[in-house]
Amino acid sequence: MKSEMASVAGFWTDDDRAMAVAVLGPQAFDYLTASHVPPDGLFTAVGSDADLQTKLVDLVEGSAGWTSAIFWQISRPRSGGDLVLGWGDGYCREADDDAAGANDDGLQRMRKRVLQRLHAAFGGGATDDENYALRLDRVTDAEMFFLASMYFSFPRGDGAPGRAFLSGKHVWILDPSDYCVRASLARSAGFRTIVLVPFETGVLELGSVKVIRESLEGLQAIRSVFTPVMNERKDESTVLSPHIGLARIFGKDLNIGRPPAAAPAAAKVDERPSWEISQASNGPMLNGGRKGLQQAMNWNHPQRFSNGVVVMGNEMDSSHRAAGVLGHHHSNGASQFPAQKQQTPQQLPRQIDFSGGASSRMGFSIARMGAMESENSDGKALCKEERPVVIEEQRPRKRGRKPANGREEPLNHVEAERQRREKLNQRFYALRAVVPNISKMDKASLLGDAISYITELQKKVKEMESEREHFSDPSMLEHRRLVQCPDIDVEALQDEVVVRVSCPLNSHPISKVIQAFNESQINVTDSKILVGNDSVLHTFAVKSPGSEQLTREKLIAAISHEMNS
Amino acid sequence: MKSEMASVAGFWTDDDRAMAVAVLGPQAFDYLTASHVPPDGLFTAVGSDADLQTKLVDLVEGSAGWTSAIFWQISRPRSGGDLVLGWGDGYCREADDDAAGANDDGLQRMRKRVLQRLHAAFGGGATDDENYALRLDRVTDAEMFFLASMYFSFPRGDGAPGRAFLSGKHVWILDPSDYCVRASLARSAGFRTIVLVPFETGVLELGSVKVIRESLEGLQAIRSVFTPVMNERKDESTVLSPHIGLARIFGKDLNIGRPPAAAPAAAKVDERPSWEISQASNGPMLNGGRKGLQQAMNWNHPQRFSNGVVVMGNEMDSSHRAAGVLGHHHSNGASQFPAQKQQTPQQLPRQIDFSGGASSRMGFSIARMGAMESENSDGKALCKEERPVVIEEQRPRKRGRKPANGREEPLNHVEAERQRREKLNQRFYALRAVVPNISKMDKASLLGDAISYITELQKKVKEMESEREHFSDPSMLEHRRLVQCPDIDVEALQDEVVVRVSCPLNSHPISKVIQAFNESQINVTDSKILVGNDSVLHTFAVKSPGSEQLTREKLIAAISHEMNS
DNA sequence: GGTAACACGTGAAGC
DNA sequence: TGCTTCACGTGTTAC
Repeated sequence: MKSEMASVAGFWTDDDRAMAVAVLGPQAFDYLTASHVPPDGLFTAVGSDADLQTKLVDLVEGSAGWTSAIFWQISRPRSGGDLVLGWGDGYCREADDDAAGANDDGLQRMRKRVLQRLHAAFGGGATDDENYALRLDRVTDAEMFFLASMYFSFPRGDGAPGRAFLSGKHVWILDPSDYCVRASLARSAGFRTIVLVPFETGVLELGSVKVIRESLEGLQAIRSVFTPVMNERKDESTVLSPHIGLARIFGKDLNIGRPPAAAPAAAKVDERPSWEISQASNGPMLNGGRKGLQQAMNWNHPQRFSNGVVVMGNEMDSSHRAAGVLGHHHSNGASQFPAQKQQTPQQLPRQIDFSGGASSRMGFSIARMGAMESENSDGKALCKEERPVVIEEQRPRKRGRKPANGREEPLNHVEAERQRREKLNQRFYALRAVVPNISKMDKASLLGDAISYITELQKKVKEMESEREHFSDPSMLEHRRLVQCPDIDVEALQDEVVVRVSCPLNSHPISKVIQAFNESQINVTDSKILVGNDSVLHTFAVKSPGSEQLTREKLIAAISHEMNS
Repeated sequence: MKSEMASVAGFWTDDDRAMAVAVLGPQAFDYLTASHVPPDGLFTAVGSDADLQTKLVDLVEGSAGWTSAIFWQISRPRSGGDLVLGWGDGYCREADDDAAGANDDGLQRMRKRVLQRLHAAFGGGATDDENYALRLDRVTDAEMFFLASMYFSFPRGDGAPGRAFLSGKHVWILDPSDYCVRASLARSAGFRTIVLVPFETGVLELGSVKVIRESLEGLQAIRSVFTPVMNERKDESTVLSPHIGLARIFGKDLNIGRPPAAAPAAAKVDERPSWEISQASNGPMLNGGRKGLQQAMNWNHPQRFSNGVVVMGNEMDSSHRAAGVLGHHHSNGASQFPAQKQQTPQQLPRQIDFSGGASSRMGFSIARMGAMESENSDGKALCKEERPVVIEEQRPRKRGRKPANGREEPLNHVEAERQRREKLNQRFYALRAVVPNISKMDKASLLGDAISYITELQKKVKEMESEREHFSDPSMLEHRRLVQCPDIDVEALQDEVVVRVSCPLNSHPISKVIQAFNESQINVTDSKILVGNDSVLHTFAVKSPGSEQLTREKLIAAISHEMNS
């Protein structure tokens, strides 16, 4: 499965190739250009999480010290073939201004060039106006890792994410130098910790420039922030299973072949209050299919911001979800916002939630992109069903990106309370994710279900533990056998006593051997039993009845065949 | 163990006896007068739950339709002897006014008389002024069951509660006609459903005049309301394990012999805000020991009422917990309330939380007792450590007894919200109770811990399940044995082949028999093995070497001895 | 004194 | 429609 464009002779000029190898590392470059990546980067995500982006932001902007979060989503190449772990969504913390390499013009040019070529190679064509890399004033080390990662994907079991997913076990890497094909990128990014946590629908990859020691708490924190699946009814406006969520997406590729079962869910979207507006895709770095996928990943809560702007995930009437209806309408979202230079970081978290692979990147890059968004609208009209205009909302944002550094005052105590509630809700989502058979969606029921589930599990564990005692205790094993073999008969003759012990054949050590004899129609001409100090020796003299010679090999074959049956 | 007073000839006049038999049923009367009940009704509770009464109220006043709830508490008769399940606490819903029998004067008189005699028989003496039965205008069917139940107790495994406790399994009875010694009472009460749910410290008995079908949800609802053990830091002021909680009790008998370890917990009580006042015991129906016990059961949240009165569970400095310091002070609680005739039911829930066996009864009877409380104070002084005076509190009560019938307006929506919060908190307490290793006491941490605990349990169960597959699969069992017995040697002679199978003795069915031979110094003179279709027969001819005759019996004894070792 | 946690009343929204 | 659930802002308390 070679990437057509990427591998076309001459697509990478020698200069480009050299730069790419330098920036990405030889391994990564080979990986991207040689194989493993679908021809055109087209995916159809298999399952999705409704507000993944939110969670990634929460993780990275939290106190744990992560620099970037990438969710590798189970996806299916549109060209068919096996499932792969492809770019799902991601978020990268804005780096310090004095980050290494940020001001090295040569390096910056190289990075941009490589990102541009990657963009072109993986379906973006040569139109640079869609390439975010060019609009960035700089690409820091971590951002390079992050942006380049978007072009990777990993077949089953391949690469670190694939392995983590296959094993189902998390991987905590404190030395990313031999981490994956992206090891070189990770090294350049200065990553000292990389963690891979498998989930049902993909693998979460966290990177940090700090050394973060593995801990149960840390892992749990990751899981608890991340596992939530369901949205809250009101605040997040929609309650959709992750698999249905995909159908709601604004983008031509995702609705193709989707069953109509998703329609009710999509229709539900229209019930949302009018202040929630649609947000279209913007300047996709990747082409349609990929873009649509990532849009799926970027379905967010309605966000309220202190600047009075509300953006909301895309919505469309179910009757218009047909393939192509909205396809190629790459507008616009960004154009809805008057250019807002000098936004504080706090003001521009995910407010402009671009779809497309670069959307996640916006999480950290938008701050430095300033007014560029307005240039980015391709001018195509929105689907008329959507309400493209911004509705003003006076309330302060529900929860924006934290100031990261500059604490501004006591956070009003209102904000703190908001965050507390949000945290609590996150935990509730997480709890919902780990508790099966949730009767009702309200919190009290959830807690009740969780409690009963816990007691149930405790009971089960207790039972099994006591059960295991029986099995693992050798004397119990012995006992089991004796129970199965209770038939001991004692008969007294003159001065002798005869003891007969009858055991079920299937629980007797020689059963397989006897079965082998029977299967091979072998007669036992003599059998002896010798009891030693700590072993019992059964000796059988056997003979085949027919003319055929019974050889040692044949018998061994027969016995081993029995043994394995 | 005969009840002295109850069985003293002449204590029950013929009339009394006939009435009691009629009201209680012959079985119950016999049970009470003959045995099973400690001489003087003195118990020392073994373990207790801090706000049991609250939970019982929640259960009965909830939507599930229960009529009464009784907690049978593990207790120890003061006279010594085995633990019994004795009356711990209870709550009974107020019956409809037109309840059957409520207006039957003859029946009412009989019931009151019987309750009075029971009261007298079980330690209350003949002073009627302490007998609640006389102060009730009527005793409904369910109330009779409820009040009479207070005089029962069940030794280990005895009666329906005892059996439920012993088995550890809940019992859901839809036909209470042959339920227990109280079957007749239950029938009279019109109970159509009785459920017994065992807990660590006793058995919860729920009765309903409705048919309530068994369901996992219902059961879980019961458990989740009830299991909570920990109190919230602020609102309930104390964080105590149920076993320590007992030490905080106001009553002479309970502190006897309690380890000093409980002292710090008790000391913590004093940290409560000053608006929480003490509430003394009132008009105990039963004598000291029993009263103290039930007081333990009646430790409640601070209650705020719309009449501006706050009552709180008893508190005392740990240095005053010595036996007898507060004993026999049967005041007063009720006297703190100016007579409030015409209180709405909503206004007088458990606000006067009498200790003593009748305290629980107050839950439903106080509404009809009107101004009687003031008559009820015995005038004895409160312990000086307590703050007997009412602190005015303008806020409406936190949560009182629901109106049961007379809905007054939309419940202000404030009350509903209060209840919702309360329920949620109950669940949180319940969760705290089932999750071990709680890192911090705050809700978010609790949820996080619960989540990690669940995932941990899930992992464990998963592991064990796969492990069990190995064990339980018979072929695996076989395999295990073969693995232990892999030593198969095949040797070809002329036209014969010899197979030698060596097995470790301890995994061989005959090992115990062989060991028996060895232990008894018996020689095996001959041994044969016969393989049948599905069994293996070992035959040993054995002989003892010495002069002593080997008999069949001796050998059997030896073998069975080996088998059991 | 600032931070974190909580309970409370309230308006709103879904049944 | 009433009942329930929720999020929010606020006051308060504990550390």
